[in-house]
Amino acid sequence: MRMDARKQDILLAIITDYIATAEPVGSRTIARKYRLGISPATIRNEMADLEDMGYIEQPHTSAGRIPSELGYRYYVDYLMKRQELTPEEEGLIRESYHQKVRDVGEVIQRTGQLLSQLTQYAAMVMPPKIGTSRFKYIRLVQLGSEQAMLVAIMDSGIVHHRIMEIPRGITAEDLETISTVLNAKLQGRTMDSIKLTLVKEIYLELIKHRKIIEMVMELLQDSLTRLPEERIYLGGILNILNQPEFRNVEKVKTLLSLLEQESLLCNLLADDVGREGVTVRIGREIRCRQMSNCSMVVATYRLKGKPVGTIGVLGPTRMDYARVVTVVEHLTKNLSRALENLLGGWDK
Amino acid sequence: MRMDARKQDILLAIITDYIATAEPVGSRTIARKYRLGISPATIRNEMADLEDMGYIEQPHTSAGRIPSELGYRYYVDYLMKRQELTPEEEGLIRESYHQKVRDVGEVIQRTGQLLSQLTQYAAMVMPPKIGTSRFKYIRLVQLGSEQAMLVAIMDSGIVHHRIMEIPRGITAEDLETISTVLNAKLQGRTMDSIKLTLVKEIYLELIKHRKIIEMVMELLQDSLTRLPEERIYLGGILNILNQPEFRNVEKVKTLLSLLEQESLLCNLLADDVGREGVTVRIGREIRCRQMSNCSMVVATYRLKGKPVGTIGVLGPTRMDYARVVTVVEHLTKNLSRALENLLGGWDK
DNA sequence: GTTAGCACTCGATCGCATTGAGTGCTAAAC
DNA sequence: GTTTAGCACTCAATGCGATCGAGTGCTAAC
Repeated sequence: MRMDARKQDILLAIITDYIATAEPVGSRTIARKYRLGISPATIRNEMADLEDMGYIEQPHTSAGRIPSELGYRYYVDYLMKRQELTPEEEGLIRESYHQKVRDVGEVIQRTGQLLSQLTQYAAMVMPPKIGTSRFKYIRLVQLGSEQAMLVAIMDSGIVHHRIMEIPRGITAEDLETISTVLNAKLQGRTMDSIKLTLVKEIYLELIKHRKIIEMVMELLQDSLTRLPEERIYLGGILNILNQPEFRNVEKVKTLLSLLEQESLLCNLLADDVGREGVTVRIGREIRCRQMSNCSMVVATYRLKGKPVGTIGVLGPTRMDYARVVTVVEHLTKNLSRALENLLGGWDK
Repeated sequence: MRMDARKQDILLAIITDYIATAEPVGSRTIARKYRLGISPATIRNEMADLEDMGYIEQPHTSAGRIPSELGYRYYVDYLMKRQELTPEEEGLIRESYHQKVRDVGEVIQRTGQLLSQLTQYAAMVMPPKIGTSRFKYIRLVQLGSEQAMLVAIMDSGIVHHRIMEIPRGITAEDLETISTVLNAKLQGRTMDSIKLTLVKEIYLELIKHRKIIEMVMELLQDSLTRLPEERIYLGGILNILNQPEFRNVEKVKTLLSLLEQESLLCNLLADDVGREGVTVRIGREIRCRQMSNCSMVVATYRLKGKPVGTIGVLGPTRMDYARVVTVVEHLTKNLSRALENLLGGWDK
C-alpha cells in the first residue's frame, strides 16, 4: 500500500490533533476540524489502511486512533512543518544570553532553564566535555600543615579543586616549586595527552617530591574523568507532571527514579555527541525500556567547531516535535556562540 | 480536662498506629493492638475527650481518629520514645563518613544521601555558611587578552571562581602583582570585615589598576553573598512519592514547585541556624502555607563550636518523628566532626 | 471511488443498593 | 462513679447493572 497525499494529510491531522489534545482522534473530529473535503466514512477507510501500515493504532475498539511510534517517526521525517519562534520568545532567548556571564556553569544553567521554559518539557544539558580540554593553570595551595588544595583551571572554563593530604614537612615553598613545574609541564596539554614520558619528566625535576606528584596526578585523573561527566543540568521536571500521561504517580516515580541516575542520562546524551543537527529519538528508540513512552530531542553544541556537549529535551512520545526541534536548534546555536564568546579568545 | 496517664497512652497508641498505617485509627484497633486493658467503649469515651482537647480529629463521622497538629506536637514534646539506630545503620553511617573526602561539597552530598536514605523522606542540607569564612588564597589568572579568572579559596573549604573581563593592556605580570597584594591584604579576613579602609589601602598600592580592583571586589562580594546560599543539597524527593499522602499528582506538583525555589528552602533552613539540638516544625509551624501538611526536622551543625549550617528532613506531618529526630541528631554530629577533620587544622 | 446508513463494540458515567468500620448513646454491670 | 455490652446510626467505599455515546466496520447506494 502506498502512502498517497491524502493518507499523509490524514496522518498529519491525527498526529497534530493528538499532540494538542492527548485524546484518541476519531474520523468525525478530523472531518470537522481539518476540512480535508472528504467524509468521515472515507477517512475511516483510510484510517484502517494507516493502521494496517502500522502508523496508527487503536487503544480499544470503540475509540479513535493514536499515532504509533512509526507514525511519529514518519511525521518527524516527512510531515512536520518548521515552526518559527514568536518574536517574544526570540527576545527572551536573546535577553537571557545577553546577560553578563561569569562562568561556564552559568551559561549551561541558563540554557537549561530556557530549554524547559520554552518547551514545557524536561531539559537536560550536558556540560562541555573536558576530556579534551587543556590545562590553563594549576596550583597547589597550602591549607594546613597536612593539607593542600589542588586547583586546576581548564581552557573549557571549568575549575577543578580537590583537597589533598600532603606529607608532613612540606613547606609552602615546596608547593610553590611544584606548582611552577606542574604549570610549565602541563599548560596547554590535555589530560589524555599526559603520557608516561611527561610524568617521568616531572618526576625528574621533582624527584624529592615523588609522593606528592603521584597524588596530584591521581587527583587530576580522578577529577577530570569521573566527576564532571555526571553533573548534568536537569530542569523543568515539574513541567512533565503537567502532561496528562503522567497523571498517575507510578509513572512519575519510574521516570523520576531514572532521571536521578545521572550516569544513565549521561549515556543517553553522549550517544549523540558529534552528530550533525537535531536528533529525535522516539519511544523505544531511546535505548531504555522504562522510557518507552517518552521521546528525546537532542543536539550537539560546539566550541571552535568541535563538538563538546549535548543538550536535550525529554517529554512524552506525544510531544510537540515541531516546536521542540526548533527550540533545541536555536538554543544549540546560541549556546555554541555564548561559549565561543566566553572561552573562544583564551589561547591568544 | 486533664491529660491523665490513660489519655496519654491512648494518644500515643493513635499516633503510633497512624504513623505506621496512614489510616484513621478506631477504638477497636487500639483495644486489639495495644492491649491497654480497657474496652473499646472506654477508649471511645477517652477519644471523645481527646478530640475536645484538640489532640485528635475525625476526617468524617464514621471514620477513626487521626492526630491533629497539636497532637503531634504533644507527642514530639512528651510522648515520643528515643529510638536507637540499628548496628547496620550505624555501620552505614560510619562507613560513609570514613571514605576519603576531598571537598566540602562531597561531605555535604554524602550527608544528604544518608539523610534521605535512612529516613525515607526528602533531605535538605545547607552548605556551610561562608559569610564568616576567611580568605585563604586569592588569585587572578589570565585566560585570554581580555579575560581573567578570579579564584578565591576560603577556609571553609569552598572555592569560588568567576570569569571577569579585564581592560586591554593588562599583562600577566600586572595580574601577578595584583594577586600578591590581594593575598597580602585579604588573607585571613572575612568578607564582612573588608571595610572601606582596607579597600582604600589596596587602592593605594595598586593605584593604576583601580578599575580591575573594583571589579574584583564586586565579584567577590557577589560570589560570596548571592550564589552559595542558594545551592542547597536536596535529595530523596523520590522517597516522598512513596508516601500515601502524595498519591495524587496535584499534591506532588505543589510540593515540587516549592522545592524548586531554593531561596525559599534556604529561608526555612536558615530560621533555625544556631539553635541548640534538633528542632521539629509541624504543619503550619513551617511558615509556608502550601507545606501545611508537611513537617520538617532540622538541626544546626557546627565548625569549631560555631554554627555554620543546618540539615533537615521534610516529610508529611505523619512522619516517623522518633526515627527522624534520631537520624538528624546523629548526622549533625557526624557532619560536624567530618568538617572539623577536613577543615579544622587549617589555620595552624 | 465516495458516502450515507446502520448495527455493533466497549469504555465511561451514573445511580443505587450493600457493606462495614466506626461512632455516640443508653442502660446494665462492676 | 467508672466501665462495658448492646444497639441504632452515619457515611465512605465498594460493587453492580443500566445507560450513554463516541467511534468503528460493513454494506449498499450514489
